[in-house]
Amino acid sequence: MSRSNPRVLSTLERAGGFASAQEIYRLMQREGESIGLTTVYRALQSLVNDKIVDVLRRDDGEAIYRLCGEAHHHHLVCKGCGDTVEIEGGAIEKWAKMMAEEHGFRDVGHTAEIFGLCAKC
Amino acid sequence: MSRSNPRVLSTLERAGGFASAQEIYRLMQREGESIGLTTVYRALQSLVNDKIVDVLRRDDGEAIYRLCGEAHHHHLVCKGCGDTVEIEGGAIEKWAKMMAEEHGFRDVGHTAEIFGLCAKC
DNA sequence: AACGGAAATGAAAACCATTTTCATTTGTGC
DNA sequence: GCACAAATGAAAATGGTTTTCATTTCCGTT
Ligand SMILES: [Mn+2]
Ligand SMILES: [Mn+2]
Ligand SMILES: [Zn+2]
Ligand SMILES: [Zn+2]
Repeated sequence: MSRSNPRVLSTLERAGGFASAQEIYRLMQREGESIGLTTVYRALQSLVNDKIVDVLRRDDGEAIYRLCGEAHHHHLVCKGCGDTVEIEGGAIEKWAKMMAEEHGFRDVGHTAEIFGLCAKC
Repeated sequence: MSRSNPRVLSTLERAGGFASAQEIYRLMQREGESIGLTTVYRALQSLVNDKIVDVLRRDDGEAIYRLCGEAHHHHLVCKGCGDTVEIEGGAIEKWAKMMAEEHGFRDVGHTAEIFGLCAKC
């Protein structure tokens, strides 16, 4: 199940920030790399599975991918330009743990993202 | 520009909570209402425009709509059986507001979900 | 009531990201 | 080299959403 194609990962690194599968594919083509769109999708899925990249959705529904730092973190994303800030989520961690406990849930994880307009937009 | 079809709005109300355009369309059909899918989409777009309805995206990319009036809340979802608990998110609201302020973002919304195993699973 | 232009409607086609299929290629252990 | 599994990618399918465009419904004016 390890389809994390290193060329796709390297391209995503080089892109810096978020990029969609289509964008990564076009980038690789423009740079003369031979790869199929299907493989790009599969590599990204695998990277998400392995928690090496984060995936979220643009407003238009297209999935965008980004390398995830080591530490657990959350995102503040600009709806205008796509700029992203990694933010600390201590409050969320506590909230999630408390809510889970309160309702008898165990083995919990969480997702939390903030969307808005950055100062430039 | 006022295409907020009242029958679509009423169906969304009746659905309670989130519903996709397709779901609303199917619901109306099942109840014998004559309407086109295109009209459902246009009505929802218009309602979002008028800020009567919120729109967000499911993980699979499908857009889901919800009346703005309903109280804002979050979900605690069981990965085993799918059971969902609606939970209060005051801590999240504060966190989101604080993070946005800190980074000069405005007009912010957020998503937050907790996933785990419920007591039964 | 009759006319006329504007808005609304919806069926069908277009669009487009993503997934699936499947034949082919590549890699790996023996 | 051989056999078998995994990876690849072109092409087709999928499915939500948007566009097109012909038709119908509204509405204000005569
Ligand atoms: Mn995180
Ligand atoms: Mn909230
Ligand atoms: Zn911005
Ligand atoms: Zn459960």
